Amino acid sequence: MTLIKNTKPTESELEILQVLWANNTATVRTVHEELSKTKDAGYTTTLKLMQIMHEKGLVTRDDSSKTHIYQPAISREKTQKQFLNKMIDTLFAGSSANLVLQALGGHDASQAELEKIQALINELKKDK
Amino acid sequence: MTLIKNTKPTESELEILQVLWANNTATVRTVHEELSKTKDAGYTTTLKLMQIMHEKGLVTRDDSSKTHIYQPAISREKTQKQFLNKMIDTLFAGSSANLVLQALGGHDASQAELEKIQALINELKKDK
DNA sequence: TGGTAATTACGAGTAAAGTCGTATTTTGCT
DNA sequence: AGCAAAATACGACTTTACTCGTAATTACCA
Repeated sequence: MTLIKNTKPTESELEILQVLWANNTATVRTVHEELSKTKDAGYTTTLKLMQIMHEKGLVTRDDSSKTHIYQPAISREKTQKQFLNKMIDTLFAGSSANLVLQALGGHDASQAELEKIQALINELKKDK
Repeated sequence: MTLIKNTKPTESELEILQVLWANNTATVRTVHEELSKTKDAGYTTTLKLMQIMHEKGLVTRDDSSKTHIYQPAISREKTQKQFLNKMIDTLFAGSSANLVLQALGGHDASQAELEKIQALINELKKDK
């Protein structure tokens, strides 16, 4: 009901949003079933969380029928940026490049993905 | 006293660790003074936080003199990786490349930093 | 149409994080 | 020695994030 701006999702809320982003729209049951694969929590816990998210304005819902249908109210990209910025700030002393180096160093990026990153870097270098 | 492993620092603890990492070693006063620049909290709050961090094993301290001297007990790099992995998992659907693209999109990497990233990418591409 | 299965609403309890006041201890200075 | 300033110890309180049991509601179908 009440829509409050600039709300930062919690850990659990992010997990729920992840399912919502992947499916565009989902019921509590769907979300809970999905989360149950990797986590174990009661159905009413998921329900309550999603109700709170609705109050916070993190999701919208269609409650015209008994089984409510939820939708994310914030975009994945915007949320990613929000957390990324906070992280760069509190953990990488403000340097995004530092974060990138660390992220690429530890992990598995496919050839195609590396190409995409390289292309972006070339773009950025041009703009300087 | 008690050292517990695998403790994930909280938001406030990260802010304190940031100061500790930058200075290698610091007193409560130093940390508090530094945090006061951007945040406003009482001295005893910072003190308490650092005491709790000591209990958790996040920092070590030399209390041979009245004014205790604190040191980080976990490395910046290891902590960065820890948070990065969690973030890639819950916010970037497992794709580190996706995170990198988003981070670079934010526009604030210097020419030199871009070069470093590019060099790393070339290394990674060779290994494939 | 009546019962049952699924769903939502609601309230309460737990645990962790953060905040701070006050008491105690220590140190340095005159 | 003794006082004042600075530091630590400690405990209590607040807020937020979960977590879940139970009650109320709804829909379907035999």
